[in-house]
Amino acid sequence: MEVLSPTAYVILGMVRGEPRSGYEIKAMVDETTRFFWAASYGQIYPELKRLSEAGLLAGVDSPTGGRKRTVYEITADGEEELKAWLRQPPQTYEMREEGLLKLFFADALPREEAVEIVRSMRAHRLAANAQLRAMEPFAAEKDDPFPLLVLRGGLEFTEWFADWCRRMEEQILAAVPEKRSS
Amino acid sequence: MEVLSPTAYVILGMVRGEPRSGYEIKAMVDETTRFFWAASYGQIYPELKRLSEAGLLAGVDSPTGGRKRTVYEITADGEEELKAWLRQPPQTYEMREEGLLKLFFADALPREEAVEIVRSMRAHRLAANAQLRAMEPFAAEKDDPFPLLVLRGGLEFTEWFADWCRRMEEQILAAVPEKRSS
DNA sequence: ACAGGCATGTAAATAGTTACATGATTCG
DNA sequence: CGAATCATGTAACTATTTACATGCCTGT
Repeated sequence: MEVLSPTAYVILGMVRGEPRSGYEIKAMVDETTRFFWAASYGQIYPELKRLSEAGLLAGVDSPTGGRKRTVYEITADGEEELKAWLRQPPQTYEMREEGLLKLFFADALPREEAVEIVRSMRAHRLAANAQLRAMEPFAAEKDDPFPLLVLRGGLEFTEWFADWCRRMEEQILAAVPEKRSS
Repeated sequence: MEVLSPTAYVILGMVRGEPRSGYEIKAMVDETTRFFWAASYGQIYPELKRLSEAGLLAGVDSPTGGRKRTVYEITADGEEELKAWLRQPPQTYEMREEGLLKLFFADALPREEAVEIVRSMRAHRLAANAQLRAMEPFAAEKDDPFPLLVLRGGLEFTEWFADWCRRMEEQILAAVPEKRSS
C-alpha cells in the first residue's frame, strides 16, 4: 500500500459517514478544518480521481436536478486506510505565523511601531474567534462530538493568543527599553 | 520594487545587525524561528543570490582559516525593505496540525484509541516546551528583547496546548459517549 | 434576464523539502 | 586517521495556491 498524500486523508475523513462531491468537500473543509488543515480545488479534484483509482473511494453519479454531479463514497479499503492513518502518531506540526516573525525582528522598529505588530495579531485572532463562535451552534447539534471538541479548542486557543498579544502590547510599551539607534 | 519571497525577509532579518553566511543563517533559523517560520538550504542559498543581485544584500568574502566562506551584510536598501515589510500587517497565519485533523475524525475510532491522539499531541508539545526551555538562557542574555519575548510566548503556548490535551484526554474518557457502531 | 451558487476541472506559478554531491577544516 | 562540523550548492520531488475556464440551475 503506497503512501497517500497528506490531503488524501482529509478527503477520506470528510466522505466517511456520508458520500460527498468535491465541491461539498471543499465547502466542509472551509467551514471546519481550514484553521489547521486547508485544501484547495487544485488538490481535491485530482486526489478524488487518484483515490477512486486506488479503490479507496467509489464515485457515484448523483445529479441534483439536471445538473450533473459525482459524489464519492468511502470503500471498505478506504475505511481501513483512514483508520490505519488515525492510529499513527501525528507527524506534521507546522506553523507559519508571519506576525511572530515580525515580532522577532521588531527591534528594527521604534517601539510605537513594534506594538502595531501585536495589535494586528490580536485583531486577527479576535476575528478568528468570532468566526469560530458563529460556527459553534452548528457543531453542537451534531451527533459526532469530536468536531465540537476541536472547535472549542480553537476558541480557547484564539482567546489565549489574543490575550497574550494584549499583554505583550503592555509589556513592550512599559518595560522594553527603547534602543539608542534604531 | 518587486515583491520578495516570504523567505527573503527571514534572511534580511537574520543578517541585520551582523553579517552571516548561508550556513549560519540556516543554523540561526533552526535555533530560533523554526517553530513558526522554517527555511531550508534549498531556499536560503538561491535567495541569498537573488537578494545580492537586487542590491538588498552584499556578499563579502570572509574565510575562516583556509575555508572559503561568504558572509552577507544588509545594505541601506535592504534595511529599508525590511522595515517596510515590518510595518505591513502580517498576512500569513497558517497552521498544519495533523493531530487536530485526526482528532476531528476520531469518531471513526474506539475511545481508547481516540485518546492516543491527544496523548501524542501532548507529548509533542511537552518536548517542544523542553527545547524552548533549554534555549531561554541564551535568549535572555542578549541585548535584543524581542526574541526572548517570542520565545516566552512559545513556552506559554506549548504549556497551554499540553494542558488542553490533558483536559481533552480526561474529557474523552469521561464524558464523550461511545458510539453504537464504530 | 441576471446574479449567485453549484459543480468540475486544469495550468501555471510558487513554495518548500529532501537528498545528494562536494570538499575543507577541526578535534579527539 | 576518522568523525563531526563548516560550507555551498543543486536536482528532483512534493505540495499548494491562484487564477482561469466552463456551464448549468435556481431564485428574483
